[in-house]
Amino acid sequence: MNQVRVRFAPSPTGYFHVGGARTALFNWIYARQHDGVFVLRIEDTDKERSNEESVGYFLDGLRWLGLDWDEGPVFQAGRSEEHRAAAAALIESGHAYRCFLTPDELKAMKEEAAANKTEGGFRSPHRELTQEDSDRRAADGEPFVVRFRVPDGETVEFVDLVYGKNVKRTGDIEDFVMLRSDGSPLYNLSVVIDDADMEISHVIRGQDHLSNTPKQILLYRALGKPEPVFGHLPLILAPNKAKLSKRKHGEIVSLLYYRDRGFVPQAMNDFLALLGWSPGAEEERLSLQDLVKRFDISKVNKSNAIFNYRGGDERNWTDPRAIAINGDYIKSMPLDDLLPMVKQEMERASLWQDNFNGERDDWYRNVIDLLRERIRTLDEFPLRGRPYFSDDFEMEERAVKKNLKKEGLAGLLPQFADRLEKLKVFDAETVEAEARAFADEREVKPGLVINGSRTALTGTNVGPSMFHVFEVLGRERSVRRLRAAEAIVTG
RNA sequence: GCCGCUAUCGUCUAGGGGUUAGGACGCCUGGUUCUCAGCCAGGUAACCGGGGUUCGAAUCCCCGUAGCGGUACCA
Repeated sequence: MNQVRVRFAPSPTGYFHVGGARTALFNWIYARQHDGVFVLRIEDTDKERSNEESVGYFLDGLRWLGLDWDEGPVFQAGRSEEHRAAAAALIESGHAYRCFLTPDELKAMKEEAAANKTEGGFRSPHRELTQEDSDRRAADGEPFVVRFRVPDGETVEFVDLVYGKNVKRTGDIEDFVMLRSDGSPLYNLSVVIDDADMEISHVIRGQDHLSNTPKQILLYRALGKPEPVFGHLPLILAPNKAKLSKRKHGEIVSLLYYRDRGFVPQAMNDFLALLGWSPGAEEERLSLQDLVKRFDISKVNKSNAIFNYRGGDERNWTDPRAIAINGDYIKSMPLDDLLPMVKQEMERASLWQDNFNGERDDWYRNVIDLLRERIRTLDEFPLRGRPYFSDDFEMEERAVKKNLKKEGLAGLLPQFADRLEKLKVFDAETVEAEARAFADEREVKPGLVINGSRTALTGTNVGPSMFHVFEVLGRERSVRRLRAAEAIVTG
């Protein structure tokens, strides 16, 4: 049994697209499922558009997701000599030919073909040039491209891992260009040469390449190289079924944006895997290890998936399902796994203090554990957690209006503070008993005191159970904030 | 134009010749509690259209339509 070798081969012309991330993920899973090798190849043949910064995005993104590669990165541009040599060999063996058609001539021919509703793939008249003529014109310096000589009357068959059996008549395949007139190789040639040289056994890539596959198979045959197995993945589209692009759809198509917006890497992997594939009616929260166990490429859906985001919705700034999955992870993952991710966010917000890892460790873990219940992205920790970590936090207007500017609240909060100061122990249970007793005595609803306290202590009207907030904040700060709030109540 | 791929709730999907067509997300309602953006319960909503085969079609076949891809000296 030959070794499974798969590759992820992005072209570094911009950001790391979420669709690309999914392709990488499925390749990685396939490699790990088969004890294979995952190769990273950078397809930077288009020098105009490729740039180094972009390469960094891909490396960062793969590392973030935990998709480690076994070989590479191999840069394709460094291999153009091999590609040219292969083209020359194909001319030599008669599998390719020089085409001297000028762009204008070519255009005219194609227009004519379209006008006559001509069936079948394009054939250049120069396909029939004698070797001598061809050599002479080339020697004379006449510009030419190198086209593949597609055999007539044959059929190309392959069984796609996702789409199943495909049959294509060679008559419908055009004599595609392999080398530009400046001698540089084109995609269909370079992928095949590189995949063949790297002994890629399974080519798993986007469905947009499905129609290229018969051409590439023809190339493998002409080269006398073994054909790999192909698997094409459905595309991820925008809600209007258009291609997802950063220009049109913004940051949400960029993988790294999710890292920056507080995604847990595994939530991202999970979401991506579930876009076009399903483990059946079973558990849908899957670790990378689970995915390796359960994923089945033949069960991938054949139709394109829509990335369901709507602009202008702050709560659902990307596909709501992705956010929901992320929230699930934050709520349920082991606290020790979560903590390092939260630390980064805290540092970013300048809220991190070293004693959170030292004498205040227990306290800090407690707060994070308390907060995580209703948090969906990591960046919410410093945001919602601010009143716990700093005295400098915002009093939300809505909350003030709802909970502090209340009839009958005047004077209550400071008095409640006095009572809290006298408590022997200061934990959730004791504070709750005290609060209820206090409300009872003053003949007000407990909610008045409790909700007033919530806003006094945290500036908001939402959050964890209030008595746990008291406990976590501690007596001193609680009391101080209760008293400080009186100015707002009566103001 | 030509060649090809695809089609189940708003979205991701399960299923598949006879089912109340299932789940998740979203949304709505109710409950819980001191709040909700949490938790619990319920609701909402789908087999692209037309023919054919069949006792019976969402499922199989054909045609159509739509979307996507290829038809580039892009990848």
